[in-house]
Amino acid sequence: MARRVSIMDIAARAGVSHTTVSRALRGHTRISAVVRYRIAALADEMGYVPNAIAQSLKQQHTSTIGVVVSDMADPFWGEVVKGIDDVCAANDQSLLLHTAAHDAAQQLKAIQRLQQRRVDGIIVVDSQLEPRDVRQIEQDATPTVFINSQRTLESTSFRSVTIDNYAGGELAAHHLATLGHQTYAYFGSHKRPGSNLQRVTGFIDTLVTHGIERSKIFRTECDADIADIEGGYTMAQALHEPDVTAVFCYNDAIALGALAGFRAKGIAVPHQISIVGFDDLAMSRYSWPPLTTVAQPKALLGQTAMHILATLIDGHAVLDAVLVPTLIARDSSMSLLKGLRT
Amino acid sequence: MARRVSIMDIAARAGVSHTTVSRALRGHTRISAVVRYRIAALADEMGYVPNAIAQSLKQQHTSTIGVVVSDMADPFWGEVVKGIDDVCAANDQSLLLHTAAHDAAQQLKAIQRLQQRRVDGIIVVDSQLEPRDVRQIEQDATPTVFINSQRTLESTSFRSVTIDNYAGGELAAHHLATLGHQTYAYFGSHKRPGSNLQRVTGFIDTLVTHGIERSKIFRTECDADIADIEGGYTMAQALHEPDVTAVFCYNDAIALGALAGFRAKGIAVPHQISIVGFDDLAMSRYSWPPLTTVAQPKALLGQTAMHILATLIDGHAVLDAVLVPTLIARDSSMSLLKGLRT
DNA sequence: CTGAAAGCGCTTACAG
DNA sequence: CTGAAAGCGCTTACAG
Repeated sequence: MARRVSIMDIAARAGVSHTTVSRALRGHTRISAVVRYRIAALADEMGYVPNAIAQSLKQQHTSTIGVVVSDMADPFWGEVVKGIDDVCAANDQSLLLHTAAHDAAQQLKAIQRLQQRRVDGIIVVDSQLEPRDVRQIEQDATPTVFINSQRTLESTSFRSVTIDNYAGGELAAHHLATLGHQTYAYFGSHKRPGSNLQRVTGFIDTLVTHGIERSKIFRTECDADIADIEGGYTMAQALHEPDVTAVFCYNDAIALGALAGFRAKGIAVPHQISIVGFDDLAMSRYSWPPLTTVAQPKALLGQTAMHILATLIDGHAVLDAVLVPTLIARDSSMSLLKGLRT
Repeated sequence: MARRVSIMDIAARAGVSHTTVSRALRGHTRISAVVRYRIAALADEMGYVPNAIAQSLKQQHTSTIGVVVSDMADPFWGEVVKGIDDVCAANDQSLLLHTAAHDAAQQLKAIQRLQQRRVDGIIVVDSQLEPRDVRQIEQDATPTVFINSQRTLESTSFRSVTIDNYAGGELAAHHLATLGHQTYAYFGSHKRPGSNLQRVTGFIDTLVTHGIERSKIFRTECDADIADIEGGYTMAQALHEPDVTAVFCYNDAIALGALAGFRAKGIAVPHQISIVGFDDLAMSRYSWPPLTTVAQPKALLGQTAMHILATLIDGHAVLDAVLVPTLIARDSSMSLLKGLRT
């Protein structure tokens, strides 16, 4: 932040007070057209770049939204952040991004950082925060909303937007059970305990409803410290239940890895095993075979969070939002009943 | 930015001046241990959150790095930004992210925004800025570095870090020519004219060196307004040269799309057509078949940019950096000479 | 239509 | 070891 031209410099050159310069530049109504024009020209000529820091300090808002995200390179969160960014751009807001792995301590620190920077609002994604942590960050009054939090919020001032994970599990189970499968596996993730549990619970409950016995459902979760896609590969390799003909994966990354893992074992998808993912990544329709998946409205998740955040910032009450997933049947799942593809 | 507790409030409660509070909180050396402790306790109890905006205004730096990126959800740029973020985190810096499609006007606007916000430095990725634009943003002295710019920079104060695209094209050509292919296609991108041209030029030049005639090299670029993966799919579908047995794609996204496109046409990769991508996305080793590709050191690209930026911020001279790509042979390419896989 | 003054919340010489 | 004062670059009542 080197010495730059300020409103004072312009004022000196123009022979007016800096007050007048400020007003001219902001398009204040009652100011003579001539001086407004002169000042604009001068500002341009002198290469004036308004200092948003000073403006923020005075105006008590920064026009920036803070977001804490688990992984910058995650394609799922990339789409969500894109949804957030779209509305930021439309509102002339900036995005202050902080990374925090799947870990409450890091997330807490990132949030505090954002609070210090006086962002107008915060969106935290994939939160692992405990009620105690939430109470702590709640002391500072900056409005915040959680997307797909791994814990229930127990907060009066904060809001959340969540995909209905349980319903997603139901969708997957219903799809597969209808196809006639009898023995199942679930490939889960230890990184997100909350949504993992909801998805697998919805899945199992629904399977049971369809008359499948619990002993016919094999469940595994991959280590928290490896990438999802690799985890999927590994879990596919490690699956030793010969009767399993259908697997539901926590997300598409795991499913894509599983596709590769099964192929490496010489197991044909979908002919020997059907696979269903979750998320509907851009990639997933181009995999081989194209992936059947439970789609999340990713951009909408981000936009909805921004919408809720905006009303929180305006000081109004809002409700939490729950978005509904939808099943997209592609070629990685097929019927065993008639030996036909779906 | 509601009314919060300030250093003044703490001072009042502690019965000292706000000067003392400031010093105590920042760990100033010459301050009695008792008052330091008392003030720390008070700050904690009162829920004091330091105002980074005020600090920035006074200290003339913001400890934030601005980055302008073409697409938040792009897996390649995600990895690069991750590299940037890693070093930001290590330096206690924040990341201010602005999106700007592949378009000079938007990028210019984003950069100006960042300058107003007084970030300590700017990294712009995939820049399309013309020399005239660069001259304009150069008036403001905030240090900036470009990663994989689409145009040569012609700037004295700004720096760039770039992958050697021409060398990447050479690598691909050499790999494929050595495998014995005689007729080629290139699937390019209109979105990045600079790197596209360099890659295809390196590719063709090297093929010629290997004795391939130019008339045996078919070149296409997909529309600028569709996603890469879809573009790859489309170009594969549209390829009507029956003799082509090897295609080099501008990037992995296009290659992955091409994989799907060829499969849809009933063309087997690699047995009928070999494919080579560029980037080495996390995905690419899990595709079917796993993708042969020219790898870019993505995190290193980001880290190097940060390193150069830091020395620019310190006011020292630095040179541009050119990073070198490397060929990763996987299963999407094979030899036609002996009918064997590579 | 314009200016002088106060103030946003800090930090940091300058004195003591 | 501590305080009074100035100042970072703006905006905005309050007067005129």
